[in-house]
Amino acid sequence: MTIYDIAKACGVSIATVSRVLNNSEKVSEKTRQKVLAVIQEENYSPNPFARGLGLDSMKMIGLLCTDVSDAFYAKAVSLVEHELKQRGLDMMLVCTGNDLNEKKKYIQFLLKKHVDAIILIGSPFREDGDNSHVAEAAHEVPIIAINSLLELPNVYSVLCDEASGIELAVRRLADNGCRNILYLYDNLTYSGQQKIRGYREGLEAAGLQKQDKFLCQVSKDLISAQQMVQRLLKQQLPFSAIIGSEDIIAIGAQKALSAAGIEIPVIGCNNSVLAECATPSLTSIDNRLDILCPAAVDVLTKILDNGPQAAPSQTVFPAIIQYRESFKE
Amino acid sequence: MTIYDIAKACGVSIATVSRVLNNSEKVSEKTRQKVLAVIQEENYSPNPFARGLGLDSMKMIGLLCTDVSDAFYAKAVSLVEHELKQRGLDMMLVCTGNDLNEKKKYIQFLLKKHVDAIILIGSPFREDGDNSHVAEAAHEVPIIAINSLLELPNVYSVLCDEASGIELAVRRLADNGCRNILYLYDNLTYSGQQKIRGYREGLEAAGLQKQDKFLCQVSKDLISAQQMVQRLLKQQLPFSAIIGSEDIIAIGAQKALSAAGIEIPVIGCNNSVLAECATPSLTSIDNRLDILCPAAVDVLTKILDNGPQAAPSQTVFPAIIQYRESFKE
DNA sequence: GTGAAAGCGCTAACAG
DNA sequence: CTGTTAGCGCTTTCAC
Repeated sequence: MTIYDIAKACGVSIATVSRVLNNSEKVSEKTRQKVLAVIQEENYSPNPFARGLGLDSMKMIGLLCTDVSDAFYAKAVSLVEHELKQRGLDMMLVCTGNDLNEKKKYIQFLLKKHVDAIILIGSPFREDGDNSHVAEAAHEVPIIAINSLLELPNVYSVLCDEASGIELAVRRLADNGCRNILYLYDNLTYSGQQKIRGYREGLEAAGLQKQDKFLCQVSKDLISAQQMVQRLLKQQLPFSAIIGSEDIIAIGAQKALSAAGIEIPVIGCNNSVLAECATPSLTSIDNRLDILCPAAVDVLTKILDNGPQAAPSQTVFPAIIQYRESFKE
Repeated sequence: MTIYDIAKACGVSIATVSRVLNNSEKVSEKTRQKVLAVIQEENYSPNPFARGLGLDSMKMIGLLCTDVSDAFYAKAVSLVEHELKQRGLDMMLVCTGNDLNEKKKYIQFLLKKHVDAIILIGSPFREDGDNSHVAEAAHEVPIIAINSLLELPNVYSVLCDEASGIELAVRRLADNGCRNILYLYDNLTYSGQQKIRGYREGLEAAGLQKQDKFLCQVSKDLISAQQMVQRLLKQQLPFSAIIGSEDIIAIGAQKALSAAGIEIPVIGCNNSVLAECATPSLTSIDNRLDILCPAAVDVLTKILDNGPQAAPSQTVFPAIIQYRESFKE
């Protein structure tokens, strides 16, 4: 079933069929109805490859994500997918893992697929690193970065002010008398670095001293965080609260604390389903994926429809703290 | 940069370039090298739409998933994506939610995109329901169902014997003296029904009586499960162990129990990251996504490469129990 | 082993 | 308002 068949069945030319397919104004209502009827009847739908070839676009968005099996990214993918579909855009998902070279490779990969745009979920780079791969890609298609900041032509960042979120958390803890706040982080991506900045600014704002020994790197899993806290406990490091750069890290910390019979405030990041599952349920900094993702797709469609000037290159939302049992306001 | 440019630069015809692009044997080693060199040099890659139009295939697999933001589905998507990419296949993800009509709609949607095959993650139907939408779709492309059983031509099921998994769990609990085992389930999809069957068979095998009051439906979230258990506790229902059809449900149950100061065995399903996060960490029935997903993609590629007879229509793996603190062997 | 040429199904410029 | 026609870039017979 091709456009020719439809044209023949209607007694019109393929151009006319194409016009009604593309909602062109220049078709008489009468013929439009007729064509529409036949299309319906035959359950015809145009060949996407042929259309793609002609337009050099299949209305396909590339989604580059570090790891969908992670609750945070999964939520983002879910939200983006939903939003994209609302607007008639398809998406192709690629998961890169943490390796920077893989990320570069997959950006190239998406470009070869002639996607209409690329959405980056999470930081595909280090703040101080080489972003030329993104810059080059942006030469071909618009790039939307969700939750990272990239000041490059044709790339649009939609992010949450996580630094302020952490800063706020630190101040709240300080308000509650915590003077030594342990910060457990797992990476130094853009987001990771912002969080550390927020931590430091929070300490400063609260008039607390900054000591590097309260800043520890762990890998992003429960066991690592748990073991780290056990070790620090054994070393008698005198911390009176813990913030984790990810919920899973905070939960690992909780486990170590509760095993040691210690009850101090713990705060996580991402406000994922894990936070609810923890015992005590985990207070967590919410980086507003529910707002970021729709906003990102919004930016995307504006650019696709109205050109590069149609959307702001940065859109920043404030973080909020979701209070639960592990630290009450 | 098109195939014409490459052909010109090499002093050969586009047919020859096409041949080396497609690894045809019928090219002299000499010309092949030359063409390859130019392709490399120019960083040329063929237009996927043009290729798609000619071959009526873009080597794209449709992935139909209920909800990627759910840890279980997210893990499956992640595993499938990885496996697909290994084999040079792309994927288009659609999330349908639980509504059956949406699922039907999205299967049609994928078909219109001319995907080469469709992978179903989770049950897109009720066991007793109407599967004609799947049957029809299977007329167009092969369909692989991960963790559901669909006996239809051109659909291939790759699943875990969850019934046996639950049955085993019930028997183990019975061995430990639990005589009234509460089973909390959330749905009656294929997988959901199998689990209930396993529960019943387990009771039978252990010589325990089956009572409907120990079989309760809740919705798939922590709060619902928690409230249900609270209610049952208040009603003094005399259960001495709980199995949840999903980890999150089991965790909700745990919360209710620990609030009531009760310590009885709890077992979840899916062995997701949530199980590790729970306190006590949750013993969970693992439905082997790590094996199912690669196996499913394996089936898929066999069929794509060698025709419908090249793979078994059913592939079943046994479930295992991952023991943790909430119930020890 | 290589080239010429006919599609694949659609869009859009152009002519009427 | 409608039809004709020239691509879009690649694959694949069919000759040579």
